[in-house]
Amino acid sequence: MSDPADFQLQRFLPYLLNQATEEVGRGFGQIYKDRYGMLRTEWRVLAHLGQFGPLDATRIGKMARVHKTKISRAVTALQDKRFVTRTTDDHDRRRALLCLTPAGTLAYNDLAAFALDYDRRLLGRLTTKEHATFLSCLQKLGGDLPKN
Amino acid sequence: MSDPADFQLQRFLPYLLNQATEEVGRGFGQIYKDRYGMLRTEWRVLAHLGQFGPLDATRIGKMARVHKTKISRAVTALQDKRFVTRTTDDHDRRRALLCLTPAGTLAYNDLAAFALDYDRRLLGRLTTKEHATFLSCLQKLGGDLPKN
DNA sequence: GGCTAATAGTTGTATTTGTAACTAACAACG
DNA sequence: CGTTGTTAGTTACAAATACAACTATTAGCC
Repeated sequence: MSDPADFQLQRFLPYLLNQATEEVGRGFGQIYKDRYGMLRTEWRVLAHLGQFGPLDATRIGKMARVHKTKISRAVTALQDKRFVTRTTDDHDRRRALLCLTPAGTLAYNDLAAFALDYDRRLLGRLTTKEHATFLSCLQKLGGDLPKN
Repeated sequence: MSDPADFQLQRFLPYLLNQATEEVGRGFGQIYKDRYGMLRTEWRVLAHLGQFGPLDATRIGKMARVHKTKISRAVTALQDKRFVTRTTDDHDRRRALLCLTPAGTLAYNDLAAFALDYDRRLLGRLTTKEHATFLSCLQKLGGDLPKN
């Protein structure tokens, strides 16, 4: 077993990752919150639909690694905002396909543009090489991506 | 303004950071939760006291970038667990110095050893060079560290 | 078909968090 | 001193989250 005296909080990956994530997440979170009163999961669902087209809730949950209850509530909120519609699948009436409304598409495009800018500002602090390494490290630490 | 069509969620830093952080954080979180029924902020406070010795709540909040109400609640929980004691500062009776009890020190050492192991397991997925770059990127993205 | 198991999604409830308002103590300045 | 402003820390209440239990539907299998 390791010697506890060797432990350094300042180099502890979960700690550092969390600090960076909170800092960076707060910044962009302000944008979707201010502009559309959205929570993080709502933005995520919107982003997935905007990027990949109509999907059902389960699929989004798997892709984004978010629990189905969170997705369910985010979808309800997005429906209330008239950003998505649900249409029950005829071949499996448990499922419902989620689609962006025109208003939802506008919101998505608006936020995607902000996201791109925000990302570029962040990336401005890193060299191209650092950027590449950083992404690959995040990939490795984020665990296996779902294939479906 | 950027073209929203250029936006790629899979490369969006806040998203990737969050995925990695949640994955990595869940893993270690299980440990302090299972062993001591602690929440993240409790572990953080314990870790700061274990690493840096007695501190007051405000100082910990600044170092860990955590809001004072969260610190306050974590300290209460740690007191209930008999892991920390509060002693009012004689020169400024608003302040209270937080100290680990012997039991708190044991818990800290125990968790610090686990943390070290966990960190090493994570780092095992990265080369030495990647590790160095990764830490420096996190530093840059995490914003300025508090100097005090 | 009829039984059992699995899956999609929702709802209920207990925890946890965020925000603002609060108390208490100190500081500074007339 | 006394008034005003600041800081340390707590508390109250609203919002968000996690987890388990639930409904509805489909799938598999005898």
